[in-house]
Amino acid sequence: MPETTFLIIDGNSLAHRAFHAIPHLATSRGVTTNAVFGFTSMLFKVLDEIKPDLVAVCFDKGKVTFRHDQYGEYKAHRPATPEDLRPQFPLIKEVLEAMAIPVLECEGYEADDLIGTLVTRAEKEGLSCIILTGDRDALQLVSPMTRVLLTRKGISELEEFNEGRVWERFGVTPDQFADFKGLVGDPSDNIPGVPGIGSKTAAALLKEYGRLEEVVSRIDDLPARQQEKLRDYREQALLSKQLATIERNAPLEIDLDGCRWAGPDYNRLLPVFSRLEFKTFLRTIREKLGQAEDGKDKPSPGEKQLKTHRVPFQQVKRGEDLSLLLQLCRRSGRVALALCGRRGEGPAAAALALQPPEKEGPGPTVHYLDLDAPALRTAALETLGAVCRDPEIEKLLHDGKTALWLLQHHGIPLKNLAFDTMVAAYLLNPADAGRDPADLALEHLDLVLPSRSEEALAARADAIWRLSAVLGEKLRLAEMERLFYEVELPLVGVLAEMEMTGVAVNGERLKEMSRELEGKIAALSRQIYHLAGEEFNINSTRQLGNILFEKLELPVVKKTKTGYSTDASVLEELAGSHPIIPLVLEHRQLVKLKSTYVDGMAALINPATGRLHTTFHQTVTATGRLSSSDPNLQNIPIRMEEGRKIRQVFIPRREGNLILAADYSQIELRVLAHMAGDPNLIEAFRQGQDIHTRTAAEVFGVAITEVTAGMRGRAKAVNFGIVYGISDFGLARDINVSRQEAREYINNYFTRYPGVKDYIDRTIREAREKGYVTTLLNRRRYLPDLFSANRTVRSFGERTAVNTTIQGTAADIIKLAMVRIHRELQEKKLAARMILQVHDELIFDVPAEELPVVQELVRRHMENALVLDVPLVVDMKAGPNWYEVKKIEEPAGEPPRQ
DNA sequence: AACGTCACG
DNA sequence: ACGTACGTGACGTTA
Repeated sequence: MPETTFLIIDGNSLAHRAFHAIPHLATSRGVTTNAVFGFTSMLFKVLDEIKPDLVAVCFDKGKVTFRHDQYGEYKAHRPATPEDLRPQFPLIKEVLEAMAIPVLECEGYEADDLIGTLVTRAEKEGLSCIILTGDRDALQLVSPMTRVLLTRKGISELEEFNEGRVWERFGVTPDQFADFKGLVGDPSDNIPGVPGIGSKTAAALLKEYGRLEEVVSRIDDLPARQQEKLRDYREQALLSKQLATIERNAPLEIDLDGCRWAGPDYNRLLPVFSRLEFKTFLRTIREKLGQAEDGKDKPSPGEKQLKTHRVPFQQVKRGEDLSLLLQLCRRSGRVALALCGRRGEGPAAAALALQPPEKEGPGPTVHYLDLDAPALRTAALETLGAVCRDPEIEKLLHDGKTALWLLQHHGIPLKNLAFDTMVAAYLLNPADAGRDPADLALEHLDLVLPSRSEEALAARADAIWRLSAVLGEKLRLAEMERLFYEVELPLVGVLAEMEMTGVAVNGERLKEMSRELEGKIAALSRQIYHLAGEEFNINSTRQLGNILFEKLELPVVKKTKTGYSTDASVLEELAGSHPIIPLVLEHRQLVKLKSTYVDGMAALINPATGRLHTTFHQTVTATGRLSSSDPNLQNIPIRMEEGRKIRQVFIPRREGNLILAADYSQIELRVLAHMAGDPNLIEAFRQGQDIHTRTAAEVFGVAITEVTAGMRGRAKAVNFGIVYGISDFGLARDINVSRQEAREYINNYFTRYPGVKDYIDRTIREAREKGYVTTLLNRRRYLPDLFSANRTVRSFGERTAVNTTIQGTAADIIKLAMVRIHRELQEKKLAARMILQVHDELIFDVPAEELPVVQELVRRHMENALVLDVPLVVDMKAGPNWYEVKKIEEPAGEPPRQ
């Protein structure tokens, strides 16, 4: 019979260890969790390695222990438990409770004493013990049946001590360890020991005499120097020993059977990890769960069976069931729809969750449609189509945009998208990482979704149904209903159409550009190799660094964490010192253009449409902006002429159409003027002044007419800085002035625009009170960084707070405009299409004859998206491609906008 | 998978 | 005495 093992953990010691080993970790709402995470990691690892039969975790309890009675100064120099750690203890205990591991505490005793007591009792029962701790005192408990695992640096390294190891390391037996500490002392517990006696002497004395008491009584036999020390500190040594001796008979009420451990209770653990946002643990558990249920991996003997949210569902198998399903959907009035399939294909299956006949309980009834089964395929798709098309039936989805793509494959439109759980969850907390239905079900419903396909799809539909109610209510409480129902939800369909329309590109021109770039890059490479005296990989920063800073011995300007920095700012600084530098810079630029834009985009042209169909992400950014990928069409070059030419390949979809580009002028500064309510800044915009010139006049104290180009340039940087959360350092670096000078500009700015200063202060203060900031439409971002103990991180949080209100409000505004523009283009049955959004601009593909109408419509919706205290101004350009767009003058004769 | 770099607003 | 501008995505290299 295998031996029975008892794992005993010093909870306090491990928590401290974890706290110091894990740098910084917090939930998206700012709850610090680094110690909980580290503790849990260590726990899992050790449980996995040892597979104990019994487990217990001991904690200190009470400020005063019996040791304080013996010695008032006990642990007096120990720094107080860090403020960030204290609130993590309850969380750790929560994890332990969910793990079904007993937590032991005893008033007036330290964890050590409880461990000593447990070990003593366990050994009597013939159990072998393993103690996990960071406290060396525990070494006195080592015996033939008991080992100690001591944490070393970090959380992953453990050192195992048996009797032999203790002897090797300290030269004493475990049961002499308290005697040893009596002589040597322990500064961390403020145990004095005998000054002047170190570990070598102590070990030698104990080897000779066995016990401290014996050493003391035979004091006359000792060498003179030690005699002296011991005579002076005799009492102190004995007291020190007493303090270091672990109590083995604490009044613990639990019996050993109470520590039997049969594996974690995953069902209790999941919601705990979910609240702590331990995504990797959650994933591991979910995987385990799936495997256990599929029977591929038998649950280990004691492991509890995992419970999953299984929902009964009806598989639609016959034609008549289909027409019944449609009727049921109509009667229900709303349907949660889950589809499976990839973009570019039709859906392979669908699950529909409906209102149950009698409204009992929160659960819907679920129907499952196999859309790949040949027999029923056509009829099933028709039924699905009828449900989707019916504007009377509300559709609840998760990621409606992808659903629109799948349905569109069969020409099915989706009317009445009434909820999107992915978008709703994003608004509730844009920082949350996991946002698939299983993550949301866990977080908001405490349900674990199954992973097997039909079951999973049915459960997903069920979860979407329930989540719509729960998330809808949370949106209401957060006052985000307008943002959700008027902006984000309608935007889902708008973005889908933009993606599907796509952007036509001139593929031939792209190929030409690729060849041209290829030639230029090859020529540059040859010159670079020649100057370097050898061939190397110019794309490798490491190889380039070696050439520049070792072979050519150029001065090292900046380092990265892995070596020399070779970024553009470094190379520009070195430009004069070697002819190779400008060539490398140009090489970099051309390689970027070729790989990312020319070749990268060419590979993504849809062969069927000849266009690029980017994906817009509505639930990615922390601020509320969109992002774009595959390809990213929000970062097409414009600043450098060579790159800007890429825009030539973006053309209208047909002969006779034009590209129309409409961009907000200075939207972020206008938003700032409004939100800050600064009279001076508002006035500047109302008068239609060039804002950078105006700021230059204010900051440099000159008349508008006296502002030079240089002054305007610096003022422009100041304006940018304000939006980003300014610092003198950043500004100084950006415009190449001294830090003092930058400081002065900023001070002048705040004097001239005092409302802005107030706004920044107010925003940060409110963010600290609430833990989050909001935009004009109540979009929310939590900022846990504001509460960091690290000053740099905190400052970052403060800059982010200010920037998010501005960037996010600008995002609110353009999204609102997009929804309304799309709506009116549709109502007017115009052939013009909105094809791109680039944060502050919208791009359209417009038949020439529609240009006047579309232009007016676009301007109207963009400029009036929200009424602010300053006008919103839109600049319009049009042309045969995205490169050759020329400014269209604003309608004349209008009175100056107020 | 992480890093450095660089394209955009 | 620190170390900083805010928000993204794609590429190639290196581990």
